[in-house]
Amino acid sequence: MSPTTPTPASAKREQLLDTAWSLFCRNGYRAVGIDTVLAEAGVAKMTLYNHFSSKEDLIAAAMEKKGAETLAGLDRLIAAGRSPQKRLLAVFDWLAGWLESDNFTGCAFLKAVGEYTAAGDKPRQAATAFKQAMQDRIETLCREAGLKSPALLARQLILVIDGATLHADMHANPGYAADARAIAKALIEAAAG
Amino acid sequence: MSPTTPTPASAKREQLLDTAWSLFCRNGYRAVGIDTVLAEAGVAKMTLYNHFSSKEDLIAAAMEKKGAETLAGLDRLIAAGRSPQKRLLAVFDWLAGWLESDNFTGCAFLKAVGEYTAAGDKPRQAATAFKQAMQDRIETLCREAGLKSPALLARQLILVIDGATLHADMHANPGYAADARAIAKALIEAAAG
DNA sequence: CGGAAAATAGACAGACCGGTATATTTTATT
DNA sequence: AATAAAATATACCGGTCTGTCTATTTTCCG
Repeated sequence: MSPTTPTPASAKREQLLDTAWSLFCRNGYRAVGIDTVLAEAGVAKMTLYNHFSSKEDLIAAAMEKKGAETLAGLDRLIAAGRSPQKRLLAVFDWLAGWLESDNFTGCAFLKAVGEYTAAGDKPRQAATAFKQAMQDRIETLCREAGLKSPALLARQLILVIDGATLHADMHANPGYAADARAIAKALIEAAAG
Repeated sequence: MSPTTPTPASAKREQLLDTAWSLFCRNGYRAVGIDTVLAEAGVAKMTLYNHFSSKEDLIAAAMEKKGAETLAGLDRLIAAGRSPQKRLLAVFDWLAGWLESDNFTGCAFLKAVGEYTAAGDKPRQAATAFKQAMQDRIETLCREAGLKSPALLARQLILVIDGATLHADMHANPGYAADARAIAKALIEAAAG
């Protein structure tokens, strides 16, 4: 109710999540220490451990936040599509826009899977949860478009998306988005017949 | 008493490379310390630093060795294929065999890209070199099969392969190999017409 | 056998790590 | 203005990290 408070949730907490995400995304998780995050965020150490119980907790929280934001942005782009097929292909427009963006540094969810290899690790769990949510959305789009085997197709499409993301990062070349889109079109046409 | 085998290339060195590979592959690079590798390999620290100048050097050397072995094994499988198309699809048989193997723990090359994000990092360079060699081989197979746009097709196929590898690791499910193969068949058929 | 090369053990350095404890200051609400 | 909550600075802990040094032992080979 107070007009001065912009966010009910702590602003420091959000600052922490954002800078943590960008640092981890750019340099990897284990390569970046807590102190680096704190310095860049301009936050004291005790504030961090007041909001999160551990570094892995911070990582998982950042992944959940960015995952939700990403899905929300994607949903907006999907909703703008006028036909079911257009809505499905909008995912690949979104992909291209991301890979071509200046601050693209690979997918932090995929990196989390590589660095946290135990099934119980929170970052890995957060990553698989996000990818699953993404796949579910795509499957829904496939079903709404009346395509055959929507579950299989969704698995294939997300596989293509992540493959393109990886190679775009590895070779510093956003052109893989177009390759992925071409695959998607072929698969969709085959599933439409 | 000279025992059985005096290997010309240092046996300790090979031991080091093999155990390093398996440990890094299973747990990630920064998560595994030098001492762990040394203990598991049964090798003294000075022996390591006598053969390699740093941990990253050891990693890159292990990647080069395993990369060469992998390509050699793949080449054998390809050579067994009787038609050009069969030879191309043999790559996906190889993929399925790998993803289904008991000791599958994801692709250490892809993990290296995630952990070593600077363009000058040796592990990253070793990873991109291997993936490029793989892509070149596939492109040759596409060209020998008389397919259209072999370079584009090779990019797409390797993208599919790595996407499947990633998701098979993430969800502990080798079934993505079959999905990848289905995509490959569709792309190859489209490029054959 | 004997000497050179390879490998060993083990201590050690210097830095960095995640996380805690304490005491103080800022901020926000009433 | 009073008070409670949030955030701060700073010092510190035990542990781990890569890499080095020295001195000793094992192995290879002519």
